[in-house]
Amino acid sequence: MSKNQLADFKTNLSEWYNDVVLKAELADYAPVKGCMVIRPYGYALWENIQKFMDVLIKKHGVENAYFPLFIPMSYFEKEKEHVKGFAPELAVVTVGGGKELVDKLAVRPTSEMMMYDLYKKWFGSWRDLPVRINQWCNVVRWEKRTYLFLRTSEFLWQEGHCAHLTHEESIAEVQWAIKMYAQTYSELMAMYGIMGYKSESEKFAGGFKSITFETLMPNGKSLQSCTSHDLGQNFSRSIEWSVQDATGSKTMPWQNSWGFSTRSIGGLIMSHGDEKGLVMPPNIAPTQIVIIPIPGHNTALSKATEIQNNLNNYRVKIDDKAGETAGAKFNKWELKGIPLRIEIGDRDMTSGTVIICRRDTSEKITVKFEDLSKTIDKLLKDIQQKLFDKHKKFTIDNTFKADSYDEFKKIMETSRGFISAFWCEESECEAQIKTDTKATTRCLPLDAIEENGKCVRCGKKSSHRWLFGLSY
RNA sequence: CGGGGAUUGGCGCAAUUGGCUAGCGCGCAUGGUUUGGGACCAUGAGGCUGCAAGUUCGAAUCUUGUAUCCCCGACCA
Repeated sequence: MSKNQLADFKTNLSEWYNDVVLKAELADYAPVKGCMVIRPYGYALWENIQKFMDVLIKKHGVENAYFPLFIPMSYFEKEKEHVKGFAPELAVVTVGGGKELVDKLAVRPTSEMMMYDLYKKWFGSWRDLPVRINQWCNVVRWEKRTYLFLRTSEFLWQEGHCAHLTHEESIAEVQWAIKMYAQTYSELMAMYGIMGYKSESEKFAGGFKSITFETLMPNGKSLQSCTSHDLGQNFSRSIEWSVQDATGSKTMPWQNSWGFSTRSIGGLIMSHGDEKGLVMPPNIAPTQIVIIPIPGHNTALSKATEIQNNLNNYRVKIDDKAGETAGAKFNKWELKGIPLRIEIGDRDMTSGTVIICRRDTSEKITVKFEDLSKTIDKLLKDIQQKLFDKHKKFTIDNTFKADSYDEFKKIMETSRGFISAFWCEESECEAQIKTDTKATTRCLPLDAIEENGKCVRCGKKSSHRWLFGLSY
């Protein structure tokens, strides 16, 4: 701990990941299996995601609400595919107030059944549609194997649940949601990813079609980073929710749901990190600038305070903690990934300059006092853009076309990454590919073009290239 | 949930043919000298060895159970 030693980023990503999450104080393990404590620095990331996304959600006309944590087990049983998908990972409350419960309560793994039951009660006319409700909450899924942020038994997310009179309107919203997520990833988190349809076997349990946003991690694994589901009329049919249309006859609403979780923070950490630790994109960084008055230089602190006051459009911290050398402070904040560091000492006081160091390139720049604000604005924007460009380039550089099964296998054995290959869309082929190579279908990209191709495994006629990869 | 490994001050580790007051480094506190890339000296605080039982004159060490973590699989945002 003294040197904040991290495992090697390049050769040992998963250990590096655990080290950096714990040492940068993003999160810690809880005494309960598979659960994590999100510490203030990690929670600040989530708050910034919430702030950014909540504006976009509300602008679309979605209102926030809150539904109960407990869902009667009987609710789940109404939608067969849904219960089949979630039953294995449900946490169930069987005792309440010291008494065995007659109706067991599931701790929500997602809120479709609970929310739609109320929709049915509240909305009976076509004039009530569309319904647009979102909630920020926690959910519990009893996962077999957990991983900080990426897969924990309890996690935080938002889940939007909308209903429309027509399938077209609902589909448009499913697309809106995934694009809104992509925007959050790129503009806030400087991450690039691929939007696309999930295969039948990978789609949301009980849904009609799912769209995912897949991001590529440095070890060539793909992270399902959020999803937007076209539920068709499956749920309204299951719970027998219909509204009266303009002619007085009954029609079942078309529904969709979409979710974005704290898993995204795990993706953020890996996508930009390096051997020194975290690298925070400025827009999401809880602290964008740290000012370090060189210890022992007496006038430095008051100048640091003055600089901080002049930079009140930014999230700025001064580190004047006693007893640490400048070098120790530098390393501490680099581990936490603060985008810009300002060093100020006696030398700068006489020259009228400060030194700015950027986290992403380690480049040091000398800047005059009067140019500081302008320069910082430019640098923060540049870092944000460069990080996004870098992640996009990495993703594209690690997306390979495979036109034969041998080629496919070879890629999986060596570089991994996304594999773009024709697939006949038969689940047998999908399963066999997984058995042979560990790769699963990640998605059919929204912008995939129709082609005359042959399935990479069975050779049957295939119209589109799907993306395959090793999933997180 | 199956296979493997682990758990000893905040962190990383040491201490078994069962034996003395459980050590060391880092961190932390206090004082001093330092201070532009992980400083140094001195003094000091901090442990019923994950938890629960058992064997024994005696358990960090042996036995059983249990919890949690890590790695590899099957399941997933």
